[in-house]
This record gives sequence, structure tokens and C-alpha cells, in this order.
Amino acid sequence: MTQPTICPKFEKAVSLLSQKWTALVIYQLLLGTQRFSEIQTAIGISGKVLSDRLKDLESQEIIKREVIPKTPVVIKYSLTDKGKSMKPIIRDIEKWSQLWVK
Amino acid sequence: MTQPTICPKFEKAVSLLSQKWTALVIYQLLLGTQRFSEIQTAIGISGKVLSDRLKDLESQEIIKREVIPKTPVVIKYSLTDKGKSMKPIIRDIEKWSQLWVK
DNA sequence: TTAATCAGTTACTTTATGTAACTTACTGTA
DNA sequence: TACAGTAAGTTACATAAAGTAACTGATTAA
Repeated sequence: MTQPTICPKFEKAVSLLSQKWTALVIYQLLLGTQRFSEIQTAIGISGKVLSDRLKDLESQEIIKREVIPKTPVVIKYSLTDKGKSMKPIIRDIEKWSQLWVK
Repeated sequence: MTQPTICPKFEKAVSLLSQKWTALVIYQLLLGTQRFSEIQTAIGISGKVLSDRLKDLESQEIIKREVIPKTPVVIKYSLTDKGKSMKPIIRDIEKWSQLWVK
């Protein structure tokens, strides 16, 4: 009856990826810096959920939000180093899906 | 205004991993065949959700369910080849979490 | 003046998870 | 024999997460 406690860091990473849309947002930003509406139309997510997701990811320093003071203002999202370092995870999911998902 | 359609296979893989507990169940079964109650206490999931998850994963042929007709009956869950092939994904998440999650 | 875009927010609905108690064998203990 | 316990779930109900559609406020273009 030992509670084999799973590593909390691993658990946290897993809970990040088990939020819907997280992986797709990161996948999209691996293609380069993008604006809110670009991400939205690329992956087909609602404004509300994208807004939530971007806030989460920003607070975890996986993405950064840049305000470019033009008129009208432009807001650009991109991956931080922490975010970019998730690339192998995303690439493995891609590879696996090509081999195994019918 | 092109809809850059994300690969449906990739999307499907992502939606699998974005269900809560899926990655942890697979992680646990990478340690070897386990019984319902073993998985349950190992990862701290409720019977109801574990039951749902195992049904999903079985229907996608990621795990197999074996009934061993002893008295009382023993039920064992293990990964199929498709399930085992997700090991690199899980290992990458582990590695990333060790390096980047505080 | 009206329409359109961008980056969201708001209010409300639906779906997913979580909680706790219960079930149906069967076994082991008093 | 009666009582408690385990394994592998299921049921009914409660809360949290995600989806939908309409709306904002600033700005520009027709």
C-alpha cells in the first residue's frame, strides 16, 4: 500500500499538455511568431479559449507576448527558450501519429 | 484567409494526450502489466475516470485488457505495440520536465 | 456614415472530471 | 454461520473546463 508518488515535475508537465489546445498552440508557434488572430484561424480555436491558453502559457513562461505600439496596435506571440525546448515532444507526437494513427 | 488545416493524424494524437490522465496511465503501464487497482493507487485516479480512460485506450488499441479466470478473477492491463511506441513521447516529457519545470 | 479588423471579454450552455456510495463475486476471520 | 475485506468496476450527483455567440473599443478603409 505504498503510494509510489509520481515525480511532481513530470506531473506538472503532463497536466500542461493535457489541457486542450496547449500542444497545438505550441506547435503553431514553432512555425514562428504569430498574432492572436493567426493562431486562432490556423488551429480553429475560439477567442475565449485561446485567450485563456495564452495567459496560462505566458504565466508559465512558455510563450511571450509583445505589444508593438503601432496604430492599430499589434500583439505578437512567440515561444521563449522554455517553449522552444518542447519541440522534441511535439515532433515525437507528430512522428508517432504518422506511424500509428489511421 | 486560408485555413492551414492541421494534419488530422497529428490532431488525433494530440487530442488523445490532451485527455486528463492518459499520459500517466501510459507512463504507468510502461513499467509493466498492471491491475486496475494498481494503476489506481499508483497515479491517484478515481475508479470512474480510470474505467473511462482504460476503455478509450483499449478501443484505440493502445492497451489490452486480459481476463485471467482465477477465483477471484484477475484483470491485467498492458500496452500493445502501438502503446509501447509512445515511449519516446513520454520520455521526452520526462526529460523536459526535469530541465524546465521548477 | 457604414463596414471591417484586431484582440480580446461576457454571459450562457455543454462536456469532462471529481466524489462518494454502491454492487457482485469471492475469501478469510471469529 | 456471520462479518469484514478485496477486486473491478458502476451509479448518481457536483464542480470545473471548454464551446458558442454576441459584444467592446480603438482604428482604418470605402
